[in-house]
Amino acid sequence: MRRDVFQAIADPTRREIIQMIATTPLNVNTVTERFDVSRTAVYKHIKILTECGLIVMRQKGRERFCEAKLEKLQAVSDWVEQYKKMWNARFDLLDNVLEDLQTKNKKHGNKK
Amino acid sequence: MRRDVFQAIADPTRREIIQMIATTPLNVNTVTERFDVSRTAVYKHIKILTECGLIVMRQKGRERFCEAKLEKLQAVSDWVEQYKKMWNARFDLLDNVLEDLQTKNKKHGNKK
DNA sequence: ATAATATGCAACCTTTTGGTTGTACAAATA
DNA sequence: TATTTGTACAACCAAAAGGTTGCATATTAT
Repeated sequence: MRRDVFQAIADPTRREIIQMIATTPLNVNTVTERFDVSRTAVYKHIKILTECGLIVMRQKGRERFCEAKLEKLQAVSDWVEQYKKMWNARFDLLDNVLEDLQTKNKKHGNKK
Repeated sequence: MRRDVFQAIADPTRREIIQMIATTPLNVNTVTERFDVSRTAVYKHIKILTECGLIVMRQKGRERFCEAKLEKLQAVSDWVEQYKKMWNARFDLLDNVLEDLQTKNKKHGNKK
């Protein structure tokens, strides 16, 4: 199934899994231990993350390690950055207006 | 209902709504026109976006305008940025390794 | 006053999501 | 060899998500 990375990171459990394996790969059981749901439930989350490329599985004996492919978050980063620019631009604009008002106030005060 | 912004942006229709009103507020019907689902369906999406603060509604006569509060995406930005740093750091590391290899190769070539 | 417009919302339906238990099997260990 | 360990996956379930139609209501236009 082709999965959407936005949908994949919508679930808090899946974001927690990403956090766990962000620096170092872990096998399925180790990931599971952190949560109070069944291994199958966690496995399903891992599967969803795999389907959108955020995780790759690597077999090692009878264990399978989950490795994070953080660069797959690029789409999310790009999406949110375009809007960050917009809301920052608005804050800057507001700053300028406030500064202007302050300057005018000073002038008015001096005239008095 | 308290809503999660990650879950709110998971749906492509909702991301499209955000895009539509990012620069200028629009009333509910105008937003609806863009989609081929019912007004009620779009309204539900708007409601979800409102519940997590990404949209505020402003009454104007019989119309209601949806205004985007883009700064509510800060949580998403912060979350993704921490990982962006990590994957960029890894790419930088890879670059260094490759550069090193190239330098060594040159030296080897010179010796030949 | 009547008709048209813009919206909110209840009631209902289908699909998806997130969870469970139980079974199967390969790899490691006693 | 027998047992334990690590994992995959089928089958099932309740709740949530995303959609619909239909009706109520307030505002605007004729």
